[in-house]
Amino acid sequence: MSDLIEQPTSPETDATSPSRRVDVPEKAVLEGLEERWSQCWLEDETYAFDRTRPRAEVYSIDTPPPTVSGALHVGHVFSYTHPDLIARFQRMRGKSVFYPMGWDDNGLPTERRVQNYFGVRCDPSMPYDADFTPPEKPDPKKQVSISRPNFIELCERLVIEDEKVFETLWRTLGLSVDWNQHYTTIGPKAQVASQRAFLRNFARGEAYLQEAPTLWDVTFQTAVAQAELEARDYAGAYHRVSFHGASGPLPIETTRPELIPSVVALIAHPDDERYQDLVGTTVASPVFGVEIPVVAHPAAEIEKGSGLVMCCTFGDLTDVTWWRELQLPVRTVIQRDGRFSRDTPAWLSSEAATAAYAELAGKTVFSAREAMVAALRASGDLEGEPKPTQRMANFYEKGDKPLEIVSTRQWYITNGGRDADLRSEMVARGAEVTWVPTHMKHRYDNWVNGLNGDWLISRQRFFGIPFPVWYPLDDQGEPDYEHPLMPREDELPVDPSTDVPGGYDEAQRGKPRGFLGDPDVMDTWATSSLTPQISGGWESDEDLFSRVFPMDLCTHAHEIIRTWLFSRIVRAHFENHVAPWSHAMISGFVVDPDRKKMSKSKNNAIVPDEILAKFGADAVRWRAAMARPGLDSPFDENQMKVGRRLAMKVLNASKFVLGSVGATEPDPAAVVEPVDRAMLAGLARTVTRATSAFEAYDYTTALEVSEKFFWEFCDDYLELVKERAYGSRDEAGAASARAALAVALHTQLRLLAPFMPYVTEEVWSWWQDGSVHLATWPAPGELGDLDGVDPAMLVAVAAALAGLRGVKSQAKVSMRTELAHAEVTGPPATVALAAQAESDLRAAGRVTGDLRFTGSDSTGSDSAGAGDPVTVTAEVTPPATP
RNA sequence: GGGCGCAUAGCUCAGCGGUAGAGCACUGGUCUUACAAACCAGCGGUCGUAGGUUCGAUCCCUACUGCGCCCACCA
Repeated sequence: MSDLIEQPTSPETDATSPSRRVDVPEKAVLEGLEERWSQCWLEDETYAFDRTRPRAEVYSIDTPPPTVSGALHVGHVFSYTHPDLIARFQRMRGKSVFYPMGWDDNGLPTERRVQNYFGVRCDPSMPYDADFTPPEKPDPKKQVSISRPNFIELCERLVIEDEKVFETLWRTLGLSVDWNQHYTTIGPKAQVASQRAFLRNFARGEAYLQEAPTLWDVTFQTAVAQAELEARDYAGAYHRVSFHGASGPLPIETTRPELIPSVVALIAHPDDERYQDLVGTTVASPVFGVEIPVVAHPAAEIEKGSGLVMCCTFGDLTDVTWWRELQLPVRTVIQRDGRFSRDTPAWLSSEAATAAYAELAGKTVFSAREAMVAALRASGDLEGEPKPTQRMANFYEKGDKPLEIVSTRQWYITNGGRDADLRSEMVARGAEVTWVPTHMKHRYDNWVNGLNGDWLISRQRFFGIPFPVWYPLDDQGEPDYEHPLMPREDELPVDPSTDVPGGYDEAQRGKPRGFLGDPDVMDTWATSSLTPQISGGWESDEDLFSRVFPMDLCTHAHEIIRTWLFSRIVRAHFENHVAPWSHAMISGFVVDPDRKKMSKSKNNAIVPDEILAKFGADAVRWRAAMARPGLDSPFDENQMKVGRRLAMKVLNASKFVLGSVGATEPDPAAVVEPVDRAMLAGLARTVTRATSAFEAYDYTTALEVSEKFFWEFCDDYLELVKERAYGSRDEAGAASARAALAVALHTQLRLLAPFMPYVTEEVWSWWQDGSVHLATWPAPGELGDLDGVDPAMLVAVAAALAGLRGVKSQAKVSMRTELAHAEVTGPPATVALAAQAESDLRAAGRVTGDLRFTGSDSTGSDSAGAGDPVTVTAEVTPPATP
């Protein structure tokens, strides 16, 4: 790195020699910058983390590992740009930045993509086929069944391809990631960390296995967690159905008549006078004639329906509450595939019940409902016609059928959902984090306080990290779930489907008195909840871990506060007794022009490659930086153009300063002209503002103040001193202008570097050594001793210049037109400031005759605009007649 | 129903207890040798509504209206 960067005023600097190496191109263009510089940064390891630095000099970042099997849209591009802005600022401030990138290649999204891409489906009962090749033309309707190992091979093959595409995109966008620190959620590091953390959770009693009613997706045939729910509108109908009491029909209302065979109780509110006599008796269910107890519970709503409600196992979460609190039996009819059991349930033993159930057996929920309604009609137990209604139903966020509730055995991690003390601890951990913007903490608190159960982490899927667990089999070959077998930590990672627990051999797999491997995998959030530990070398590289953890920053969009952010706090709380980062910076969404969230299904998603190709990475990043944390931002191509224009301006202004003017020595000591010093004073103020904005994670303000200064620098200052810098006046004046231009450019390139890494690096390379991204962030003190220098002077001069231009603009003549005389009037103080730059004003305004400066205390009530600090009148020299 | 946020120029957004700002768009002009995908100039707002606090409110407080998001809501 050049000495100049750190010590611009150093006496060693050869400021007297104008013959510094400067290589300004003839024509400056944006095209090709991404390719050239991203390659250069890669080869030079510009963004490599220096792991020899102590924790205090490290800045570490946790960003979400993107789902590589999914499609990225411009919202992701914005959201991933935000941490990069901070990373670049911190790096220039001298921090060693730990900025890894992970790929989330684990789990259901990859399985789905593999199924569609190769036209296959996983059948765990099939044996491995070493010679399997996927069909040449995948037919989504005729997926080929393959074994689980074959399926996983295809998953692993495809994610490698997907990850290349993602990495290319991130490189093009200019993310200053250290690619040596990369990880994947299915990779070995993640497997060991996930299994190790799980074993420790289990050992401490934070992870447990339990058979319980769980939310179940019938399409994917897996349990899902509360955090993955999405409530959606779902069309249904109220059916008024009569049960039969001793004294006559008892109507209830239900939207799920097909569940009548699984009714375990009718519930009424204890205060509901209509039903007080019934409580404690039994009634007969319609069609099936099963005797059902009537029970009182306060969760029954008197006003709703008939006030009497049927409780099934399980129709909804309220049923689960009643079932648990009233200790009701389980009568399951819906199976894991979403169809009604083919066998007639034991409690439907009468001949009539058996016959009735035969009409439902094997059917989907939808068909069973039709059959049940027909049966109710026939028996006369349906009162009136079903009344259509729109209700909310819980869906798995990736699914398209409503969730059912089935009783299954699953692994859980405690998260406070069933323990008020733990819940308070989680809220307290959240309070350790500085939230940007602060109101996002409400989302976190809201979610934690609304938890209704522990965190279900097991999934009945294939491409995921297996649980490192086996179960001993008893004499009958039945698993003993109470005494799971666990590996030692030094044996990790293990795959219980191929590895054998200690003290057993492979021949005992599945045999009485042998063992059984846990068939489930961990949900991907159970792995990504450990990203700070995985990337930071937890338990595998303690030296690294001590330098990067807890991390300084996590960033992501607000929709995953309840999943990713919360789950990382849960894991770090248990394992590290600390919040995993000190700051959480939450992005808003990019929405379409109608303020609708972008999504592939709505067909309004903008593909990032297209806008990057069209406008360039710097322009896209500029637009991303204009979106403040937490605020949604509508996508508008016109705004990309503005970013591109700024990037072009940086190239052209730099070309002018370094090339045309030949100002290359950033020596503040050589800046002596008042207007030059006023410009630097304004720049010093800008540096101060940008720095404090960045320190507060307000990258948008940092950009705004820097950009505003830059445009004024170009439009006013540059125009003003152009002639003097060329040497039109005298050598002293020229030297001052050139030094000021060089200092200003040297400073502004660094201010803009986090936002526009490509153009700034390009210009930096014309005249400086090393990367601008490793240069020192500017400090006001670098700009020389500017005590008492008032930036307002340049403002006054610029106003006078604008006045001179205005005269010409109103006269509709060229800006080159000479002015025979001109007069600047206004408040005496302002006019006096402007007068200090008389010769620059004369040159820039092409005033050939008198240029007068007249202070006036009058309010200037005539044509002057109310806000104008000065008014300029002038006479345009008539063009010489040819 | 609970929580959070937003409401300022046609659009996107700053601002802030003291006579309203930027960019885009629009209008008019200029080939000015860094930049015509540029430059110059200009038009444009009773700061959502109603109260309150204050010498003074776009800004602080209260209520309301509208929009958005998160959560809850399956009889």
